[in-house]
Amino acid sequence: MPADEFAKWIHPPLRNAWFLTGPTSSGKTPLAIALAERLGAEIISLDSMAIYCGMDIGTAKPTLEQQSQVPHHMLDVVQPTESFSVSNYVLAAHLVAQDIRQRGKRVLVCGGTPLYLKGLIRGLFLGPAADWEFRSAIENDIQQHGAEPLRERLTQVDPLLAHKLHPHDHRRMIRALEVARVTGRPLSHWQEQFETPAAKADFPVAVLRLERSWLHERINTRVESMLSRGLADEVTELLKQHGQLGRTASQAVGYRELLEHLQGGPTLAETTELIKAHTRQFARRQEIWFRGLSELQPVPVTPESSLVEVVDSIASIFTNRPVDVS
RNA sequence: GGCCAGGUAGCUCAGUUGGUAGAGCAACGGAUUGAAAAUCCGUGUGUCGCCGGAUCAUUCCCGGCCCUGGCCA
Repeated sequence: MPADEFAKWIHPPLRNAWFLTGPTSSGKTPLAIALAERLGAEIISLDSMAIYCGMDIGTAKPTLEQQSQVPHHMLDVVQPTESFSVSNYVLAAHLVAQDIRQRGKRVLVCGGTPLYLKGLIRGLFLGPAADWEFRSAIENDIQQHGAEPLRERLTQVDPLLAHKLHPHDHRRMIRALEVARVTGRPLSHWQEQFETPAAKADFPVAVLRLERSWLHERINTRVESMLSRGLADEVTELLKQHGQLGRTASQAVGYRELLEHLQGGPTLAETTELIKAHTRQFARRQEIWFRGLSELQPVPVTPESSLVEVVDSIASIFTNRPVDVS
């Protein structure tokens, strides 16, 4: 396959930027602000849910006051009824980064959506957009005939993925069919691109590492505080405004459970515990991603660490190899 | 104080007519490239309240004790 053919489908990584990530509730936001002020950067949010307008409390979106300290981008970019995806994110983030640099500032990407992070540091396959008609047609077919025909179809167009994916992983099997149909090549072919780690020097990524039990405590108290600051009212207000939330926004932790509660589901107390548990599970999955991305550089944080101390160690990761402002 | 019910995994509980135990949730490990805070897969982590007795063998039977809840005083 000629190089220009690749260029059509593969979006390159985001160079000349700093990255700060970590599990939910690890304290990224204040650190990013301190770092941005110190290093002359603007912040690009790396968060699949903070992109939605009106979802503020439950996404722990930086407050207006915090946003006035340092310019933030990729917050409030779409309505919660609209759909959004990794590729929307990656394309938009590159444009924003370019704009920031043109104003003579540096770029600090901060947030906790690992798939988006990987898309930025290793590049992204710009495949065909989701075809929901196609997807639901296949889902109907599964309802009627089981998943075996799907598996057989996939084996024909992408034997590698058919072998690799679990037979119950319908979502990914369907996507693989979708891609093969449009690009004429198996999805596994495109994905090979992203297996090799990025160079640490070119992609300085700091990942906050907190002891699990401490992280759980922080999650539990943060969820309590979100509720007491009016998360339930926020959800009610969203419903009032939009009728119902879109496919992606409605599955955000905190929102999903409260939507069920408001529709006569579990009690508020039960809902609170569910939100805590789901947040802890999310944090665990984030950490599993981080372990798998070997270019990330861990920054240990303990209850005794001071903000300055942590900022220093992250800054040294960032400036070890000074980033060119071009 | 008396009577009744119960004490089994982190939690809620099931179970073994005696052969050292299993569900849900939680927890943990993994996968992941256009839904990703989603989705998919995997793992049982245990003095079966304590002490003694009977038994080849007890979480299960017997006795005592402790604890919890309810009722009666």
